[in-house]
Amino acid sequence: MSAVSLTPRALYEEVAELLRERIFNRELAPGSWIDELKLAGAYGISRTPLREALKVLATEGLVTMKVRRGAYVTEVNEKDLTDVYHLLSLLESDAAGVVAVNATQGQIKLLQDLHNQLEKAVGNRARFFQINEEFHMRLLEIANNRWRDQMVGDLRKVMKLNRHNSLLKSGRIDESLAEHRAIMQALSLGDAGAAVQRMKEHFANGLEAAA
Amino acid sequence: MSAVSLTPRALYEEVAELLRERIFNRELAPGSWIDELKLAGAYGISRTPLREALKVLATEGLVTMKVRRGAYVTEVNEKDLTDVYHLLSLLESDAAGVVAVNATQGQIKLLQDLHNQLEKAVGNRARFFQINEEFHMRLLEIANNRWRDQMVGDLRKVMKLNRHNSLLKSGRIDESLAEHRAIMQALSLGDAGAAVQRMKEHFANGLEAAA
DNA sequence: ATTTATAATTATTGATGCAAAATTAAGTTT
DNA sequence: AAACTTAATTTTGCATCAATAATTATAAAT
Repeated sequence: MSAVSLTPRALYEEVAELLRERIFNRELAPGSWIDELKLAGAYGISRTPLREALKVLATEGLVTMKVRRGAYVTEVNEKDLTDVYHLLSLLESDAAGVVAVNATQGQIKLLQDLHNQLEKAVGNRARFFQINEEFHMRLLEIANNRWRDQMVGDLRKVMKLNRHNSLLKSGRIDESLAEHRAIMQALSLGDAGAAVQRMKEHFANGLEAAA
Repeated sequence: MSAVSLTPRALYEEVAELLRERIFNRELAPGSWIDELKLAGAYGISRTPLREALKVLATEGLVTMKVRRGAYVTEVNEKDLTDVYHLLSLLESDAAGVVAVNATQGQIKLLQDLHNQLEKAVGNRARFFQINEEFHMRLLEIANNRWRDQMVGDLRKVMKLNRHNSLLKSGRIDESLAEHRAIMQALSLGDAGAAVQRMKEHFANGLEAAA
């Protein structure tokens, strides 16, 4: 691997991404103290960009800074998960409502295409998961509110702190698909109220499965 | 003033707060470049904690980092304001619904007391503004979702980037009071749907006045 | 005169160094 | 033996320093 990099983004961003991975992998366990010196050594960098990365993660909610005692991986309890999930449901269902009203024919078609792919991917769990993720992301994109995108992104990161990576339970593929079908129909009809409601149900069922 | 401080919080936090103030005061104008060297000199600190503060503000959305060009005060256009306001409405109206269902008698009484103070403060704009702020904050506190609190806090900061600091227009005191009265009634009755609806209306009217 | 290329200045980014504070360990006293 | 005090080590937090990238200014050539 070439050592020369054209620094597409700043080092602290790269490090933040690496740390996120390690946190999600539970290599850095919730509640555990983050050893700056050790990590900087391991990555072969100085503490400065590492500490900047930690502050970014702290604002995202992934780590918690304690004065004069450094950074700790955020511990999320059951209530935290419920709270975060509640907000995700609220934000994404609202997004569905916005899309139902504002989306162009082309955008609805794009979602419909994705949904069709989803229908075909029932057998393939990984693919189903991936397309499902893309559907939600695309929906947010069409809802066109960058502040919401940011918030949903952060909340989804926090959800990943949970051991049971629960945004889509494996046993629920069929149910999830049916829910998606209902959402898609509401979107096609431009029925905002129904879209919101179907999305809320989709999330409510997801949480139930996760808990 | 004694030079000795027991550093209740880290320097970068203090600096972040100072910068927020200057951004809200438009001393640091939207779109303008933030001169690290100058600011560090003015505050008599090094650039390290300043840069850490800037990264916190960046994650809050108040400043925008550009690679190899430093930090800029975020420019918010009309759409941004509408989008942020939409989310505030969504989050706070949902909070109202949660409170209507979950609040204890004591908590409802606390809100009622605050509302009564609001009724009496009609003549005093500053006081009305302050109590209004406290009412909204207290409502969130009772809704008891720290992730929402964080998000609402950040969104409100972004709203403050707007010249017309528009969370409560001065000409709308009477209307605002009437809306608050309706919210309070729904909360007292434990009617979640109504509480959500009244809060949404409250926000809808507020935005109309701001635009 | 305008454009391009090169040099110089300026600013961001990352590394290193140092001091204050906190935790741990050791020792002494009751 | 337990508890309090003191010393040593670890670690954070801030400052300074060095290097890389970008912008501006200057000069030369077409």
